[in-house]
Amino acid sequence: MYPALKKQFEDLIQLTDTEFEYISSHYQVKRFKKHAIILHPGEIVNYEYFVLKGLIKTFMVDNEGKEHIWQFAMEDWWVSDYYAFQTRELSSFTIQCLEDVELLRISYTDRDKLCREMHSMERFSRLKITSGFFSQQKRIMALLQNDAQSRYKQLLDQYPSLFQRVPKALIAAYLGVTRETLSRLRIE
Amino acid sequence: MYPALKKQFEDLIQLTDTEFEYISSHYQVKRFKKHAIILHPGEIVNYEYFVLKGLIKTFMVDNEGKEHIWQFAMEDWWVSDYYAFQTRELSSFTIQCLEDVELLRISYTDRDKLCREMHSMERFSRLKITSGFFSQQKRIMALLQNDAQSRYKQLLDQYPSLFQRVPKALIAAYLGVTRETLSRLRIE
DNA sequence: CGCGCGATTGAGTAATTTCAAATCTAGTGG
DNA sequence: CCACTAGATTTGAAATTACTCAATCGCGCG
Repeated sequence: MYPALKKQFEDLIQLTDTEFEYISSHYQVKRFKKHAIILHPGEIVNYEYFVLKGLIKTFMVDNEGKEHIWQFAMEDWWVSDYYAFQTRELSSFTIQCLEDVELLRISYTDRDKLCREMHSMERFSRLKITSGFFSQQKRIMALLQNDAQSRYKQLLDQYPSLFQRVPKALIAAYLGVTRETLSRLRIE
Repeated sequence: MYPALKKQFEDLIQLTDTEFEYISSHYQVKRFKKHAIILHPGEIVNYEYFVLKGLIKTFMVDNEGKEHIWQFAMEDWWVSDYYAFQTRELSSFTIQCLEDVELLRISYTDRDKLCREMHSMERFSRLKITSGFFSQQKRIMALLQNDAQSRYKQLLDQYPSLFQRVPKALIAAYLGVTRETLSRLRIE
């Protein structure tokens, strides 16, 4: 069951079939339509999500009304407002579907329980968040040292499929430039 | 021994005295003079460091020769080039002392061993890297949605002591602006 | 065919950078 | 104690870059 989920675990830790069965029994499938909002700002974040199919954006709207993309997530990506999820505070992000989406979700309680019960789940969580840490490190260094042009190229060749699936305005909101600036980049 | 280190662990997990003794036996004290370089780019990163005393910067020099600060670390902070440390690749950062420094360090091998042996060490590592993840998240959102002025204020009131201890040019290199721009911010 | 959304283009404005010079400050040696 | 120097900070002015706001273009879908 859930081979994509199984692969996630197997790539980082070793699990017996029984152990995986036990873990995966805490996940449930959810489906959402394009445009549906999975998480609203100001809510308690009860779930962490794993994308089986489709595409999602996590974003925040600043006090001038501008949208800033925190993360895109497609197949095999994990999504949540992790800060709010972990601290039990209210979410500051919106999570919304850019396509029809099929997800697995696990509740905070179950996840916490699994981490306490199983060293290997704790380890899996550590390694996953560590790789998230690294992507963010990379993104920060890119924001500090590269101009919009090379951040665009970098994103483009790391995730070429994103550009078939996501409007350019959202790419701009991810890179931290306006859509107009992004549009002018390619020519110059 | 090492009460500051003990507090790090006790804040996140529960340990018996014996367990803490065992963990702490893997750390050793190192001292460096102001200006000393603890890690050079291109080296294997063998250690994770915990700052007992002093102040450190972790930075990268881009291909135009500009310095970008990844992290400052003072008392009770953890430092390493975590990506290189974890993946065993060569470091891309320089770690250098801004003051005389006293550190605890643990080797990659020992740390890995402790995480495998002790669920609680694995958990500690997960929680620590998670909070690092959150700081980075905050920093990215600040880079995306705030101008230099408010990033400066934000840093200033989160770490006021930094401004007594660090030259402004380095603060600028952390915030992603030139020293001249930073200098002009306060007046306007 | 025409509506509507996304993408592009243009022109003026604002913010940041660059390069150069001036000012300030802390530490050193006389 | 003072003068001096190196490093840090500030200031000025021009150039660059990105932004805003408005208008136009292009294309898929009903």
